[in-house]
Amino acid sequence: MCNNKTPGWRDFCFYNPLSGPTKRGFFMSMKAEEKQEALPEDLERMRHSTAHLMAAAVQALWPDAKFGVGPAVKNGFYYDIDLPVTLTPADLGKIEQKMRELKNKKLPYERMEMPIDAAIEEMGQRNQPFKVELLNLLKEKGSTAVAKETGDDDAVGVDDSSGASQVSFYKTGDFVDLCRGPHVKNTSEVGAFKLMNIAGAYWRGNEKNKQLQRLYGAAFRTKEELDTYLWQLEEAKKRDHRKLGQELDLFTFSDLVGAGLPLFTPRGTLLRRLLEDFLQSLQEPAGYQRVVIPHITKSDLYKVSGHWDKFKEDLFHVTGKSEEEFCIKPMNCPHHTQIYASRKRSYRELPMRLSEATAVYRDELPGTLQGLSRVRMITQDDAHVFCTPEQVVDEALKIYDIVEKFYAPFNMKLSVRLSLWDPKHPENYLGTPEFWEQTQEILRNVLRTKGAEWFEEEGEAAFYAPKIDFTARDALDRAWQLATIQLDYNLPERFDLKYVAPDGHEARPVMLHRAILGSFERFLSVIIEHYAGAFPAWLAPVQAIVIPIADRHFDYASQVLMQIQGASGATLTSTFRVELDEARESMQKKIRNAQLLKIPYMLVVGDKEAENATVSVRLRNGTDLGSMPVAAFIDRLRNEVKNRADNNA
RNA sequence: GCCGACGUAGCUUAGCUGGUAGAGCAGUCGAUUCGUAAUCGACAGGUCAUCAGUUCGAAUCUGAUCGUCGGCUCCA
Repeated sequence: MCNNKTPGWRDFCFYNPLSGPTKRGFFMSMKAEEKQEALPEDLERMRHSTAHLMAAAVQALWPDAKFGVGPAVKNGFYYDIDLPVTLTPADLGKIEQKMRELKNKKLPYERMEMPIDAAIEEMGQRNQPFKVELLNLLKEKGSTAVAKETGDDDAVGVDDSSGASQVSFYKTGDFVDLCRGPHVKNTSEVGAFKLMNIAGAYWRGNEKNKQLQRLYGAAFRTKEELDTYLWQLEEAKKRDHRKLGQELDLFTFSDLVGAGLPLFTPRGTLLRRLLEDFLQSLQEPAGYQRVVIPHITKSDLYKVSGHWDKFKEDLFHVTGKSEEEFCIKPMNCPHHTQIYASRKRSYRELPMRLSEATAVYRDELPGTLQGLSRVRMITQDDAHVFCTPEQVVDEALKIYDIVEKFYAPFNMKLSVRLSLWDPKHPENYLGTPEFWEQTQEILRNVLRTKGAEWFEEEGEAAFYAPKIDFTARDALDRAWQLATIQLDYNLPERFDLKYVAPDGHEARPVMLHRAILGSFERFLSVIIEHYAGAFPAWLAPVQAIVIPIADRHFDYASQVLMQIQGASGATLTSTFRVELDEARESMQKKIRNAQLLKIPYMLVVGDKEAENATVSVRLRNGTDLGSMPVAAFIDRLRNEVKNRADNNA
């Protein structure tokens, strides 16, 4: 459920034509994204050995099995296997049982080496076509890595740069596998494991190839670690925003409207407005001006921007009465350039900061849609800054400030990545090496000035310029890439944007693309799970509910309600969201209902409270704060909202 | 899009190898007036996702469509 399998939210504005051969939806992003952290060597070895153990078990149960690859991965391992039967979850139990049986035999992992031609012969005889393919690759290239021009020196068994002559095998019981190793000594050293699920996976990740059955397993050194991991999975499941979204009545989907097209209920909409309001309160003082653009455009716009040829299949197309070709916007930047281009601009107008919270639509593959994380409608908190080259650093710093201020109340740790180009593959990028060095240095300068701690990663840049990406860690320590600051020298060129410089000559502005919360849909999915639906008061759709104990308390209860509502401020943020539970139910039942809706404050009122003009305050975690004057409660709530306090778990 | 699992009332779900749908919660009505997570009873709610087909007969079998879920970049 939480995994690290999805690449980052690259090119939040642009399409990246270089998203790679497995591009599944051009807005590939929308899941927890975590760089694969290097595994400790011994853990990796143990997991890999567990993969072999599973393969041995599968071979024992289905002697016809043809094996692909079986590496150690985060949290465990997998093995891709071609089987004559389609496995069911019940089979996992059988395989697991067999694995335990083999494990208890303390079978050794025996290494042996042989010349590559003999190995090809051997694997051919064993009817292992995938292994033969790998061996042939090893023989020719000395590596099995998928990337064609891999500079992968790690590929073992390389005698010289062109190919391998000697390869190693590991034997466990009756199972013999081409493998560079290393492995544990024998199967008893394999730790705690559990087979998790079965998935389809293409041989060598290429959809033109045969699809194999991938068996995923979790594996850890100890049973305790495995249990912790399983607990985390459970916890993540409980927090699943799809489930909470329904339970808390935040959003819904309709078969009639279609997959990936969320409908936001009043409560969910309120949440979005509160987030937007907060963001607006940060960016307006920073000089951002709001704009509005149509949701459709002539395709000409994308023909000029350069997106049309590559991405027209991923757009929704619209036909009208005329011959003209329209489509629904999948991004906003080209539209925004046209506001800039509407008249001659002077350097005195710059920086011009155009912002908009607006929806874009992308025709994602149906199989990739998922809750609010992966949708066909994405509401971006988009903004484009048009500025002179000299202003870039300042503007980026301003954006950086907004990011920091925005994330502070959420208590999510941010990490900062400078996304660089890949100098080994200049053909994948626009611009000269000098351009890249300069622009990367500009962003480094931003980070240095900010005193930021950051890491750099090659190959993560947009194809047109480097960027700064922010990753936030949630309460379950999952990482999500949300905010981004991207340089862009390309689009101003494409649209021939200009400004008149102080010397009277025309010059080219630079564009910065930025997102603070990424998209409202995705950000909501993240904070729903981060808070497990128990939003802090400043975000809670209902902040407090008044619960009269008996009918005779209804009058006093509505007085309390009006008193609190009357204390509201004039803005959306300072308006108190309080309800009165008038149902003719027991007080206990009302408390339970409020509890299930994760309402931060329950204000119980009965005879005592009516007499003393107080409310009895219960928190959703069960804490009873006792009675306090209504005014005292209002102060408490007001402060909490004002400070965007993140307490009252 | 591809592989697999799945779709029964608003929600959670029972329904064995085909004989014509059962419950809890939510809802409505009535009784209860309650001190910190479910008061009691009655009623209502389903062309079993949709559309075709097989059959005397389909929630159950087959096919298509729509939708949901797990995966589809981890490289011996």
